[in-house]
Amino acid sequence: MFILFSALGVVLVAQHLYFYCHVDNKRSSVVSVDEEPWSPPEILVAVDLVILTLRASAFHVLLIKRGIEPFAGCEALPGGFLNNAGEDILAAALRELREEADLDGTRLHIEQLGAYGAPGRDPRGRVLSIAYLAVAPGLPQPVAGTDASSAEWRPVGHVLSGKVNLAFDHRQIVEDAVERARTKLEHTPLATAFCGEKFTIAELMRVYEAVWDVELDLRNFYRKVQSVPNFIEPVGTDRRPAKGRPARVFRAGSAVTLHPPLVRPESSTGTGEKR
Amino acid sequence: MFILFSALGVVLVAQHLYFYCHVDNKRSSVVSVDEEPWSPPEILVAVDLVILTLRASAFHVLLIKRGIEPFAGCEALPGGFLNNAGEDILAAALRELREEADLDGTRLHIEQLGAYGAPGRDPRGRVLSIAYLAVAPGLPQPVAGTDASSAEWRPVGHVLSGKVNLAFDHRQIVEDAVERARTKLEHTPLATAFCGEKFTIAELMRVYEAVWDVELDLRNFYRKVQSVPNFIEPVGTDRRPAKGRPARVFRAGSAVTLHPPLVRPESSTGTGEKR
DNA sequence: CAAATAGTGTCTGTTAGACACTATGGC
DNA sequence: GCCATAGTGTCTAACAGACACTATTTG
Repeated sequence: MFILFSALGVVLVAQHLYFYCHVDNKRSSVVSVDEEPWSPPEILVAVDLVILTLRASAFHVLLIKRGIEPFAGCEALPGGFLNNAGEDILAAALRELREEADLDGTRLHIEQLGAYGAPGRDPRGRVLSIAYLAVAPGLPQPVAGTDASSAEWRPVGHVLSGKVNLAFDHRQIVEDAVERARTKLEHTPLATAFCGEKFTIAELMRVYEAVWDVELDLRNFYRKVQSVPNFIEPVGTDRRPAKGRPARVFRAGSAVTLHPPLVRPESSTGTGEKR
Repeated sequence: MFILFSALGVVLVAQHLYFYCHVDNKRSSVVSVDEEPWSPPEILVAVDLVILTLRASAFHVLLIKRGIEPFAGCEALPGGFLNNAGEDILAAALRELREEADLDGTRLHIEQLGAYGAPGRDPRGRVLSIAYLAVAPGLPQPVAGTDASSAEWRPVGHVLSGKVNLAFDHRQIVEDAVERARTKLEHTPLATAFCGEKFTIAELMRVYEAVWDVELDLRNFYRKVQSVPNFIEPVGTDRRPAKGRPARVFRAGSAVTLHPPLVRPESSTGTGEKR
């Protein structure tokens, strides 16, 4: 009697929790959803890229003007669907990076930002988009694009101000990417990815200033940045086209995290309340 | 057992081969993919959950014993496929959280960790998995599981030591989740999610000690934690079952980021050198 | 009272930030 | 020489970490 009631209880609970197949599943007492003889939906998968860079010491993101519906006329992140069912998502991101921005992803910082999959985010149907964050050193041309591209660098501040019409949920994605970059600047050497292979400390500081949107004291930055083990290392000698005294040149060191971190000034995050 | 290990090895090898085959692709389209008259592949989408908690002041993760192939006998993260093409991925994560751990996601911290989509990560076919990180306060029972569940809390240190056989790429996912949690402890109030609604400062410190795997000085922790604006706020009065002097009770404050951050001691992150 | 946990005070060495000052280039 | 940028020295207030000491409970 007791056992009967128990079993009944289990079934009822299971049904309530959508384990409809539980009763049929006699194979084992171990249940997980993968085992159910029910066929899950197949969904379109895309990748989107948030490519960040510094141009003239200002923080920019690459956007593309859409020519067709949906969101024709809006700007959007570069991206596209997976090529085939066997293509790795990172590989797809690297492919798009080359196709739409003519950038070589193997020489860039690129990391996954996250998956955006709200139903209805794409009016054409269910599309799950994996967003990637790429950081490129400042480049001379607008975009050495492959196509007669409508790709353009846009100031991040302007894009986030809401004055730019972004397609899909791309504004949210850009926001998340910028916040990720701002945070990673604090305790990873991500800032070096905005510079070329070699850079001066002043250039590095301009990255922090642009991304965090703050002003820093170069003289204190000097010591701070050089006191973090393996953050940057001096590379040979000076010699730089400059107007003043030539600066020492550095390259990224071996550190993957910064100890101690470079903490960004309070103003930037804007979280705290009273004080 | 031997057979199991062999099969696993084959799968892993196959995974690598598959990956390399698809890294270099030959498509070189000019226009954005959305505009092409070509039909992108549809892919299975799953969610996986890394549920972290403290049990007896030790850091634990919830794992499930798999009863069937692939990876029968291995432990795995709770998770499952999307229910239908219209289900939001976060909703699916919350549903799995309830189904497999009987936890109410609306009262928990839950955030997306990322997408895991290497071709071959699931031997049954192409499956893209969106991993979520959930943090639960310590719970009395092993798991108030819904089914006659094989879900069990495992010490994180033991799981990451490599002695536990995890299915698919779940070991990587757990590693990423733990690193995410460790980092977020530094500059978000995530630690409070490991505690109940109300907690003492000593309890909060035990979260930091367990997750970071360090020892802290409670007396210094006191001042440190109370000096961060809006991190925690005193809630009414004392009264706690205790052996010594009753502690003051706090709850999470309004801060979403900690200024200044609680920087974890160097030892925890590793050397700071590249691997 | 002792044991146990909670919480404060205080000292010391290090650090962040401000900024005076020196260095090295082009003109 | 002047201007511009690079880089160092130094002072001060704040802070982290160590730890002696006080406080409040139970038994």
